[in-house]
Amino acid sequence: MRREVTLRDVAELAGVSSRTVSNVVNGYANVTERTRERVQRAVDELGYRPNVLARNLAQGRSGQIAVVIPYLDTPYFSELLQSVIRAARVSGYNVLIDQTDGDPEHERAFIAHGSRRLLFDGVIFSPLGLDQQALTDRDPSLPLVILGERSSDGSFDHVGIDDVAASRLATEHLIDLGRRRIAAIGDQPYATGEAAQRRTQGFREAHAARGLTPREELIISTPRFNRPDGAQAMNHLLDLAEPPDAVFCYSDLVALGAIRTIVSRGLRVPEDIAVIGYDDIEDGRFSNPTITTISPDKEMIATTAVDRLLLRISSESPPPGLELRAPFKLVERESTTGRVSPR
Amino acid sequence: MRREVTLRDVAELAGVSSRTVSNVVNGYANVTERTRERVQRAVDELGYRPNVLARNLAQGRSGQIAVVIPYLDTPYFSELLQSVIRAARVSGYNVLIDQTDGDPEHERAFIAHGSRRLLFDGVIFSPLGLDQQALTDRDPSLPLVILGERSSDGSFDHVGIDDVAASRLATEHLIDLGRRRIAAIGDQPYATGEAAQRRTQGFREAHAARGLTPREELIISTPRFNRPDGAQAMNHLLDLAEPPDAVFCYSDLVALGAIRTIVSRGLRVPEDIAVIGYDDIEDGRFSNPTITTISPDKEMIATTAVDRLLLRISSESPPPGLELRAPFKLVERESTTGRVSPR
DNA sequence: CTACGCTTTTGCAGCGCTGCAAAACACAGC
DNA sequence: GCTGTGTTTTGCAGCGCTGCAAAAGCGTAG
Repeated sequence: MRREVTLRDVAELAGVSSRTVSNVVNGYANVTERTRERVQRAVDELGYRPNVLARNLAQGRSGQIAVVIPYLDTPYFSELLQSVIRAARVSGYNVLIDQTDGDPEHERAFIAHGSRRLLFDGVIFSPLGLDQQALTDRDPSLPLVILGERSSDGSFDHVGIDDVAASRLATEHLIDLGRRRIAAIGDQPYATGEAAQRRTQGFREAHAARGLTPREELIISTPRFNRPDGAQAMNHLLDLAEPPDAVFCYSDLVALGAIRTIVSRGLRVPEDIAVIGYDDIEDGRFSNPTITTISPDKEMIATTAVDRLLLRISSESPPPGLELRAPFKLVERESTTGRVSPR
Repeated sequence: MRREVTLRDVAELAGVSSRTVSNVVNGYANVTERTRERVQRAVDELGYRPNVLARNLAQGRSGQIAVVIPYLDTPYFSELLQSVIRAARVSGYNVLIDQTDGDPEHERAFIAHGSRRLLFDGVIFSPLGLDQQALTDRDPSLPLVILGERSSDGSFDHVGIDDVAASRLATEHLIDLGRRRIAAIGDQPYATGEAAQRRTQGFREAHAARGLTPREELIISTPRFNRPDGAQAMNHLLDLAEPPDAVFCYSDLVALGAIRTIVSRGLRVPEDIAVIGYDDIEDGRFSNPTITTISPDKEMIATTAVDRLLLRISSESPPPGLELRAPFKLVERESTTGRVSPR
């Protein structure tokens, strides 16, 4: 592989200093039109391309941000990631993906002191099993924005929707349809399950607001929020003496799994059991039945996260950690309100 | 932000040269146990972490590979990507994602001369609208492995399954179920649609092998392979005077869209229309009905692609471009063979 | 003609690491 | 004690770029 063209080569050809070439290439001010043209010609002639590695080293920054998510093949994350990548690209940043597979150790290692620091200028993190300790121990110089899970302690930003309010809205929707034995699938009653617990809280609040009491045996916890978990939990619910007549699922995937179970056991959605999901992934818009769901504004979450992170990266003194709320709405589809007559 | 600890700092504390520290850190041979220990202690004490940027520059490589895919939120790609990331990590490589949104211009720019070269040591590319010209024009020094689409011209590797054989298998399955008016959704009869055309070819071969003739009006082309495309194409098919009794969809997403249309128009799958998909994404294992599909060995595709790319990166003289075939199989589910009785 | 302020260009050091080749050391054999 | 061989350690240059501060150029005013 032949040597690459360097700044110096261009400088020589153009008869200026390499520093001037650098100025031209980076579009800095205070370069006369004459020089700029001459340099540009030399650049074109030699086919010069800046060496990103060298620039990174000299500037002490990498122009990359890392996005850490549990599972890449979870539609919610891949949809979100897609928007993050677009938003980052607009500002000239590349995105490095890291999958943790939900492994708390891996998550901890990532934000702990150092890690592969310098490979990225900041991190957007969607943790699953991260406890408060890990956040406290983290490298404080690493700009950080957290998605979804935990609330901010002031040293980083947190972007998400109001899980309690959203869950309450979802549950109220089921209640208002006349359902009274409402199950919830996805609780995680342990330290790392904060997000799940907030949804359970909303579930309870909705009951309280309507003067009802949730049945504890209908609140099912699951290790993850995926299809198999939903399917399994639903099987359990259907085996109860008194099965539910509605289910609030903590993700659309869980809802898809649950619906699969319901249908395969010969029952109908929503006639026998109404199902509501969470996330509004594309799957739910084309499934049979389509899924009523809580739809967070993903585009907004992504761009907000990227904007805040880039702000953090470029700030001298770290800005205060904000708690940022993205809007959400309830989207009614067939899994609760029934099928519209075939056209 | 305080200055980071450097090799030199460690060297000073340990009373050795910085080069020796480097040797220890990188685990090079020929360091006495005594020195190694002493250096290690200094490293620990100062909390030294190598500066990846500097290492990259000195070595002239970045330790990153880029994966270029059309859409990140397409389950097939995100599932594949997940495996790619895992495989790359095993060899100490990071993965940089680039979404092209299927934009041929973007795709071309990526492999064309230079681009953000040096930011990655090689590329795994899943092109959509790339023509032969773009491949010919590309930077020949960039190690490249292509997935799915195009066949190799000898200067890069190509990994994929045998699309013709797989499509033929899928179609024969439908024929053998007694279906005679079989539609195909996903043809792309233009330069950049090679992969689609190979599937159409398999579709035709299957008919020929059984002494049948495919009906041309049942071969529908679609711009992409997603749910809306499938739904729309199916609407068109159902509006025909003689609708099909089976559909071969060029992706599971297309199948999901098609099934959605069929069901919402009051017909049954597979009783009225049997549907077969392609890719074996998780959605199809939990949809209603579950989807019969061609299941490529994604794990194998991913690891093969990564292995070949790393080989290419580390080779002095470029290895010959191989045509690598991953295995696939037909997975029969409800969308063709019907529902098993509810348990 | 000189002095001054502003714009443009330059030179140099250095980001932190590794490649290379030479230097230092250790040990065995004569 | 000296030489030769192999192992361990070192020194230096340099990867290609940018930050910084100084130098050069240029136009205007005194």
